[in-house]
Amino acid sequence: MPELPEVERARAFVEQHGLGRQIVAADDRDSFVCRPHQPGEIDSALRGRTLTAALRRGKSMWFETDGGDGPVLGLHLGMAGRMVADVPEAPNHWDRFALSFQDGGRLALLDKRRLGRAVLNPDLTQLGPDAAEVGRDEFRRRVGRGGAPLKARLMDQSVIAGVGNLLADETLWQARLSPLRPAGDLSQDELDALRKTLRLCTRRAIRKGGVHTGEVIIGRGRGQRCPRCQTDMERAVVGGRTTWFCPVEQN
DNA sequence: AGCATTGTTTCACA
DNA sequence: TTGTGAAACAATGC
Repeated sequence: MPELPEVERARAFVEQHGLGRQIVAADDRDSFVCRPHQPGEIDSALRGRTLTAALRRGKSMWFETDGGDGPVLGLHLGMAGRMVADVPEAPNHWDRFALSFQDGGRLALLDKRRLGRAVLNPDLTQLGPDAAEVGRDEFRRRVGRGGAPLKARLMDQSVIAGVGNLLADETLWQARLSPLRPAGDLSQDELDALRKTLRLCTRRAIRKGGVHTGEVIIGRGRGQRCPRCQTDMERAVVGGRTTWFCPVEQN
């Protein structure tokens, strides 16, 4: 599920449930989730530290310790991760990473798919500006170029950070733009309108609980019709992901 | 059984 | 060198 809106909610969750608590141990035994760290490496770096800030850009979160003096913990929810606090350890080894606090509580990354990630001092330099915060001129420059399909460009995390498959479909449908259009062909006005729509869709999804609450995302799949004009939605593969769009309205 | 999956990284190719 | 797209990654659900 996790795209920018889910990750923002997860960040706020950690901010509320993690900040100010002292870490006594980190469970970093899953060497795939914690790669390239060795088991015990994250644990020894975080023991005794206190979480002091919860930050996010796109789909990446990171947490400062000891007021910025300690190591930074980076978390990524991957394809199916979510954060839980102060509940017993999940069965089936679905806790892929966890912090235990001095007060006896704990904060865990639950992830059935195991594509989430925990890492020390994450490298964020390859990440574009946050999709909900990027300014007009930078959006024009970054998104409005190249021959790749518009949807692929939007989902490229080095261009702008935070847009995934569902948020892309919802935004392009709301903006009435074809996911197949070469990104570089868009006019300045189209780019400006797209940026505003993206910001709107993103903030609405944060407020309503996630990208699955999108108007065209509800009922996504075979047999769906365009909620506005009732045309059968069309399926395509764009940027390697299944894409649904209205062939009449999205040009 | 087989296929699809909300994410990222790597690799092949133009 | 740069840009683009497909496959691989792990595991589950339909």
